Amino acid sequence: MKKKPLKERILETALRLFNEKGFHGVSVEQIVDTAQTSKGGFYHNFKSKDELLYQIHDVFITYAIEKAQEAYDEYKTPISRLCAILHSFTKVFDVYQSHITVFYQESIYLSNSFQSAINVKRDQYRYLLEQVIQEGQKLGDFRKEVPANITTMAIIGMINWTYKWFDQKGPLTMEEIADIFKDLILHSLITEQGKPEAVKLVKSFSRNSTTR
Amino acid sequence: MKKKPLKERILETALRLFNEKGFHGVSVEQIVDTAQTSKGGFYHNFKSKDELLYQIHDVFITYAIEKAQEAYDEYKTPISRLCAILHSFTKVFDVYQSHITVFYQESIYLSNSFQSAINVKRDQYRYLLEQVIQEGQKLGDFRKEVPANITTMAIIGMINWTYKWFDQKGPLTMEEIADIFKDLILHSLITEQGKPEAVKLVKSFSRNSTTR
DNA sequence: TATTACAGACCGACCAGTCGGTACGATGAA
DNA sequence: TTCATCGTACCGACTGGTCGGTCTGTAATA
Repeated sequence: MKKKPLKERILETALRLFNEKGFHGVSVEQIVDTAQTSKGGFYHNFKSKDELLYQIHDVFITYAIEKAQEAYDEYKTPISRLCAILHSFTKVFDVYQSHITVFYQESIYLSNSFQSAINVKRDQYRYLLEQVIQEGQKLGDFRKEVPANITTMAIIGMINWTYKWFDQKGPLTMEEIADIFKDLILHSLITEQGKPEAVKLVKSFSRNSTTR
Repeated sequence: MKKKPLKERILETALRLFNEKGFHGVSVEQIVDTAQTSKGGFYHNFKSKDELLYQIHDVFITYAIEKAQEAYDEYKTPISRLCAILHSFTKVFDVYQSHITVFYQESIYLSNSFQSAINVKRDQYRYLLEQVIQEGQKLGDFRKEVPANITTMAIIGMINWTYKWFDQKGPLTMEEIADIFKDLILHSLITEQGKPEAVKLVKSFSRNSTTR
């Protein structure tokens, strides 16, 4: 049993506790008690409670960017890229739901230097999505009436908010929810020109959405 | 000067500080110093720091529900109601941006009894929006392919997330952003049957969205 | 005189972080 | 092979300081 290195054990324990009670709702003592170690063990592995919080942030956002970038690289059209990025998020979500909660809930408590390191990556993620939207608009697959930056934030909001309500034991999987999001987002953006491709990627397009 | 009752002064000060540094980033001492009063003054007006947090929550969510309900009552069709609710949120947002930030950031730190009181009202808000979507689907103005409850959460996410990025001094007002959201949401939901009414409410529908 | 509204010294609990110490495997000289 | 040495990983009592909340006192008002 108990073969995992201590650092990993502390990270996992802290993550679980932060997720349940928030960063300030959990003391270092609680963490070390739960992880069956000691203050010494903790501070041997982390410079501070703050650094621990940072590491939780970083592992998630790094992974999220990586997956989104993979999705972007794998496909070549804006429509398919958009779908792939939305899909990639479901994978990230399945693995990192607790991280995400902590990420969006506790990031204000990161010290300044950590904060800005995280912000750089956060912007990177947003930028990638915004690029896809802009490319789609340029090609005429997406409507030009809506500004790309606001649309991007609308999509990010829709996705990110799931951490507040998604229930692993609920009736829908994250993947099914993402499919619905794809449906909504594509319908909100697509032009007549883009429809043929959208039909292939989202089921409800095949039932022609212009008739009820 | 300084004619406001102390309780109000404390509320406003605390709100501002919570907004900047988070509930746990601000001590009661800091609050009373900034509000130019004392611990005595504070605990004369509030039973605990916790109750103060609750009051900030309650004043916002109560107002938000009221405005959404008004919007609902004032209009009679799902499409116009949806637009009105989205519009109502901008007003709430202008007045209560700080409250909203605190609301979504710190609600986990409310004690259980306060927590559930707030949850009741939060559900009320969601339910109202979900009703509108369902009615729209029943009447054939909104597409039936997307489940009403998930669509509701998508919209709520889109709206609520604005508290993370909206900048009062930015290039767009909250009202302009809401107009874009209306555009996106209506395009994602509307059926051919609903279009004539949507045209009246959102500009970009008049440039027929089926041609580019 | 009684009550309300506030002041501010004070208290006990708790908390992040420190520090002197230990357990133990690796290394290397005899 | 044996034993001294050293470095790493970890332990847990302790500290300095902060925090939410209390309590006694007082000035103003009614």
